[in-house]
Amino acid sequence: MKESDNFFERVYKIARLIPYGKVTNYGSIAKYLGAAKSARMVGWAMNNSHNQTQEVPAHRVVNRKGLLTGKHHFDGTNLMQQLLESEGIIIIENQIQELEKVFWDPMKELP
DNA sequence: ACCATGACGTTTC
DNA sequence: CGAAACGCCATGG
Repeated sequence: MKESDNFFERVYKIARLIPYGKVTNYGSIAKYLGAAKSARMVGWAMNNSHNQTQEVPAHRVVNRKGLLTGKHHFDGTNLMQQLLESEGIIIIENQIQELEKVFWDPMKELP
């Protein structure tokens, strides 16, 4: 749509780079993109991710607390949780357990 | 052009 | 230690 999509594209790119069974938070992605204070925009990008032809594993992106805040934006109610649990991630009350264990930091893992 | 909202995060009381 | 307020950036009305 616009050149600004480049920013969103980065987010989608990172989101797709998230390994199986791992999750990350918006802040880390935003920081990796150089917009550490734009964590909200990352969420916005995810919202727009539906516009992308390629599917984005937005279910692997949660907030810093490991809370599935965006699950409400998914198709169903527990779809996001279902997907994550399917990858071996334990979630209780929309809260990811062993977050440190499944957490994936792009700045740390990616060059 | 201004006000309000949002899949967040950090700082302050 | 817990809750509340503020800050940031972009999009919508």
